[in-house]
Amino acid sequence: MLLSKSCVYGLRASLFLATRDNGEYVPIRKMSDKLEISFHFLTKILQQLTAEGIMESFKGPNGGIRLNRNGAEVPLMDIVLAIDGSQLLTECALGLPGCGTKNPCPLHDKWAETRDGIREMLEETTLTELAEKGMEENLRLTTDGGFDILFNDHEDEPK
Amino acid sequence: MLLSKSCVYGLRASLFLATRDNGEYVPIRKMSDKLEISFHFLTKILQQLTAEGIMESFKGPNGGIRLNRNGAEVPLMDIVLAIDGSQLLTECALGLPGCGTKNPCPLHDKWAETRDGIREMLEETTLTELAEKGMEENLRLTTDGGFDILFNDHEDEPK
DNA sequence: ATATTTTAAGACAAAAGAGTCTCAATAACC
DNA sequence: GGTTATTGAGACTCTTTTGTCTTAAAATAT
Repeated sequence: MLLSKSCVYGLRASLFLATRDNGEYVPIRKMSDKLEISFHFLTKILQQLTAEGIMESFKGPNGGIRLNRNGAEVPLMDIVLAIDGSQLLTECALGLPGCGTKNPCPLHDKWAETRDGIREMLEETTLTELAEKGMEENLRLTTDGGFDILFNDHEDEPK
Repeated sequence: MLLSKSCVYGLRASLFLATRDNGEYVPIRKMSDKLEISFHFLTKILQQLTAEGIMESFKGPNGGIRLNRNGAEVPLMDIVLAIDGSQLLTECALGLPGCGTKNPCPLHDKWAETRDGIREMLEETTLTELAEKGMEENLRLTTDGGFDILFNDHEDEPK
């Protein structure tokens, strides 16, 4: 598995927030409902992201989470590093400690090249880019539906 | 983590066998000693690889494990598929089931491209290729040493 | 002040991955 | 046959990841 489940959930939630990036806080409960992720688990993940300064949180009524980006683009890499750390991009493919150009394993060169492909993708892809693409083409962020289902806010208030 | 620890150990052991590919069986105990991998754990991993027909085993004195390749090159992909399965190369980066060209997530296209880089590397790199490179340049397959330490067979027989 | 809505923090449980141990089966050698 | 060297198979333990639950803290509204 390339990314941990926590990281994948973190990415999905980040994309969700990027589609609603209007300064309002989104409650975690709403995100966990829409994205079908355990509320408490998502809470812990988002705590990591707010600790890293990628998001901002606010307690109480009308509170929740929002992106904290001051207009700057957020590359996927930021989320991955905050949750999974740099392991994926630094570690030897054969698990040998201290493997590098100086003292490489037989796979080092090829893996370094492949890894650069991953790094590039994560660095050059941004949340807004994907969020816009997702909204334009009505792609999905959940098991079932398109981006549109993320927006009908009142389905869960039957009264 | 890209590959599981089992898979990484499997790759290291496969490379070790590729350096000694003269038809003789290598005891697992020797491999686990040289590669600094738990004997029983390595045994289980090698059992998977022999079950897949990638290796052959033989019990009793002078028994052990050897590559079963009939002269054919073994791409790293074979080992990875046998141990970790195809997950890495088929799964959605955002963990959405059934994500594909028909019903993609916003990241699908970019991830598919990146993933092809990984696939290509694993398919085009072979055990013999890496084993030869390792022997020529005395690279390492262990924490400490170069390929050369894999060959002095008598250090562990002090009498 | 009290009740309500929300995040924060941490204990706890379940599942998966990693690693250990024991015993059985097979083959060789004496 | 009996002993030894080896793989095979399965139970078992330990650790990490994933997921749940409970309580506290903060902010708002009445």
